[in-house]
Amino acid sequence: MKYHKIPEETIRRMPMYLRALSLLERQGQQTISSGQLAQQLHLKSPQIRKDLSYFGAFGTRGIGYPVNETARQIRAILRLDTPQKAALVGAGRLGTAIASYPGFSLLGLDIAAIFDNAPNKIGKRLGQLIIEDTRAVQSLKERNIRLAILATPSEAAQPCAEALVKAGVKGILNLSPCTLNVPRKVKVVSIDIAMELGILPYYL
Amino acid sequence: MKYHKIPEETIRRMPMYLRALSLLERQGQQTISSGQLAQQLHLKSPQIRKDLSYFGAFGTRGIGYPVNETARQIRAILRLDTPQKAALVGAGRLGTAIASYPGFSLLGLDIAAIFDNAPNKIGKRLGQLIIEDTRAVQSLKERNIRLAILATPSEAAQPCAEALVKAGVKGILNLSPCTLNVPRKVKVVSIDIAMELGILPYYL
DNA sequence: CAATGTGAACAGCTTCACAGCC
DNA sequence: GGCTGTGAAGCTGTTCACATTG
Repeated sequence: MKYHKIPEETIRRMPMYLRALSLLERQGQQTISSGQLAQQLHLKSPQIRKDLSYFGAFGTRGIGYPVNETARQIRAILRLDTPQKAALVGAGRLGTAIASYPGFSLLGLDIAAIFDNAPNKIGKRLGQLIIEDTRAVQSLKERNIRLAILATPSEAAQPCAEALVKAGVKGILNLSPCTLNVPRKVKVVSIDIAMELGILPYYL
Repeated sequence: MKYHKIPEETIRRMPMYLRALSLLERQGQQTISSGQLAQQLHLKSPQIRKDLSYFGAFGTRGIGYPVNETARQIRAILRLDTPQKAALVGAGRLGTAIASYPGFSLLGLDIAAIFDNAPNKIGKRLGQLIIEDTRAVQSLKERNIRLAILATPSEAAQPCAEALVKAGVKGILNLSPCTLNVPRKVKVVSIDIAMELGILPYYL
């Protein structure tokens, strides 16, 4: 395909494709067609073909897409080919749940540090990790951790976000129900579970 | 405004507006302009005006939107004016975190039942509620609960979704990393935390 | 023949610009 | 003057149709 700006929505779907392909890889499936993949993911097949074609021609006409190779390509595109380390801020109930969430490794993501500011939590173990004092987030710079998950109460979210940005964090997944003010160069993705539930009654 | 189909994206933003307005309501602020609200939410002001105008003319030119009345209207639009009950399926770490999540009440949402299939959890208390056997989801029909949050391991998600649909549930918030097959009339919103984190490295 | 890759048509959403009103 | 409400313009993303290839 000639020059094309890649739609943000396409990027948002890439991890979906990667997850599906990673699972197929495990099951040993060699190839998959856009039609089969579309059925699994509840998408339309031309969408998948177009999305993938933005990054090159991975498929074989008459056959489909090679599972391994396509997964490898997507990992490279998303920069998930070398495992990405992320810090988790907040070791409350939500943080604890996330720390034990099994879905990260399939995407090459790795929670590599946990912070909290409650004295009774600092120093305690959570899974493989020791909970650190939130004031130690500055160390993320030298530890080369550029991603963070914010799972603090909302009052703490903005100050924590600022500390993370100061520590060189470039991407934040914000799970608290508030909007964060950060420099434009920092990418923020926010999820508010209550808000997502709040749209459902409209459709009843 | 003349006839217009309401964009799905507009609906997705309404709970955001409602949350912001509910907070302003608490603080006792009487009115707010689209510009101020836009700044708070990191949106553009014409977007907010257009979104609200799909549902009628709530604002006063030269003044802005009346906080109380606009919040009331949005609650009615989203059917959040009478508190909406939701069931939570899965009382693992994620389910437990959600059960104690403070953001629901602000939107008029209420977790009214919790289910799990682990015998050592059934009968235990979680917050105000007693954990029930997953097989009892069928009772949701007579209890008039039409919304559910799925926080089970992914293997259990599809069977649980089917049980929920059979029990008359019309909207599901799916937090497990898999796609659900449900009848078209049932609205599903899926959140996969790992996938959201997975898009961030691309933007580093 | 089965499936990809893609320009072109289409649909949906956002932004603009400004008339209208307090 | 300040701010809403809204048609129209512009933009972004999706779907289609089909030429193309193994």
